[in-house]
Amino acid sequence: MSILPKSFYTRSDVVQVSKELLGKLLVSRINGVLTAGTIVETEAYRAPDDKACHAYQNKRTSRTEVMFHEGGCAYVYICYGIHHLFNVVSGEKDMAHVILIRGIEPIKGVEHMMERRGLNQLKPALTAGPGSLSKALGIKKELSGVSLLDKKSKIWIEDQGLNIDKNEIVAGPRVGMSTAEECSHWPWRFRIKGNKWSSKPNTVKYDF
DNA sequence: CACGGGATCGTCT
DNA sequence: GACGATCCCGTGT
Repeated sequence: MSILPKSFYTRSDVVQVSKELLGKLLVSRINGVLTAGTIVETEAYRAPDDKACHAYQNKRTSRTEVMFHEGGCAYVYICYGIHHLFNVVSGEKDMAHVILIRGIEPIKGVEHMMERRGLNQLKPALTAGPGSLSKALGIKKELSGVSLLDKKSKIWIEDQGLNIDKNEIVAGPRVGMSTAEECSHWPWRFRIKGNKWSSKPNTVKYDF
């Protein structure tokens, strides 16, 4: 169990980093409570050319500034006023490349996750979807910008020696793109094939 | 199973 | 002042 080094994150190809995050262990220690899960679904976002990225055209605001940090920290923002969505910042400084974590397979502290989610039964809904898994791990917007490179941090990612083969990865279009632009069809959503903790593939929608 | 609406608020115009 | 990288629950089939 070794923590992922900065060099894992600072590579220029965010799509490649997204694929390699599959099978890694996402760990949180919030107020002494340790919870962790294997990453089974990711989505890449890449400024400046990706219209779906908050930092499209390298737009810097107080919210997006974290995305321009050097790879290896968290980007957390609130969606629909309720959900805290956890992203991994990648790329060199000033490259706004991020990876949204969309699904994990619960590994440690399952009881704590269930309590945070208000579930009394273990089921895929516990950690399926970016809002749900963030809640299960206790990740909130206040953690935006924190380092992932140190186990003294509240969040980090470990290599657990699990190698996901290329043909075990399913690529598809990203979700939630309301504006039907070309980039909404970029196959930048990655899942581990057949993993029950990963959501179902979404249908490609064409805008005619 | 598919669809639809409500919750709820930070962020940007 | 509008809206969103979501989720949950209700309704209908």
